[in-house]
Amino acid sequence: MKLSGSEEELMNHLWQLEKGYMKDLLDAYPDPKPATTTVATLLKRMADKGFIGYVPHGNSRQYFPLVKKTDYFAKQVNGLIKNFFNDSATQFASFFTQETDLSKKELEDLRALIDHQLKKK
Amino acid sequence: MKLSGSEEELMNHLWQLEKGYMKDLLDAYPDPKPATTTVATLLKRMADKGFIGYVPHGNSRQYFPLVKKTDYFAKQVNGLIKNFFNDSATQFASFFTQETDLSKKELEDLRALIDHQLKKK
DNA sequence: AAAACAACTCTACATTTGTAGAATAAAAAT
DNA sequence: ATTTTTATTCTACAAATGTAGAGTTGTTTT
Repeated sequence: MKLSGSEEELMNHLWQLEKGYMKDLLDAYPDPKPATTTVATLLKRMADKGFIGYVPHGNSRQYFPLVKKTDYFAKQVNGLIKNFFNDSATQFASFFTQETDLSKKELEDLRALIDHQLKKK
Repeated sequence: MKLSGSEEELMNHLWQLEKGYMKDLLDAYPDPKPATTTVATLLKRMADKGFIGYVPHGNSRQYFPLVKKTDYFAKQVNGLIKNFFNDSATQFASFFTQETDLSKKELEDLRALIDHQLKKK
């Protein structure tokens, strides 16, 4: 099961807030905000899909994510990698460093990170 | 305009082949292959969306991509980065190296790549 | 030439997505 | 207590997606 585009957008707000009521989520949208019913529909669909949960609280609910952003994200990236790079993360990384134009500093930071990772191996 | 999932799959085959007739594309699918009409529909939609072109050839057409895989892909990644990392490519890269578990060799290759990039700066 | 095949267009139809009004119910404001 | 606001559910509906049959026409095979 996966989130649709607009569901993903809402999910992002929820990850940001960590938890929140309808209103908080609605507030998180930039103008022009969607109708409350639209958000409500999305929340329902997302709950059905198992991406969010909630605690009843008074007459309403406090929603929270059931999947970690990192996990969700990792899946996305893996999908991309599978789709475009024959499942090779290296090919992907290579492409990434070449096509995204990172600044000198960014590249250095990235290298430091890699070195750090390498030390663990 | 963007490609849907199944269109993307077909597009991948076309990128792989560089160009091809219906049949070639159909052949590129793993079993169970879709119906020819399904592929035909997708090709039409993709042509309408401006992602592929074709040269009439006898009673059929030789299709070819109108967008480069790298360009298309870059857009995907940028979308992801925008969505999940506040538009920061570095944050993304950092996440990537930590979460995807690359082997020692892959990491080394990647570092070499980065060094190479750095030399150009 | 007749039959079989291939590629394409048209039509179709169920599902998913984006978006929101109408109705309901409970809570807050007056 | 009556009105207003808010959250939720139900219903709705157009557009996009996944998938493919039927029909047409040109091509290849027999």
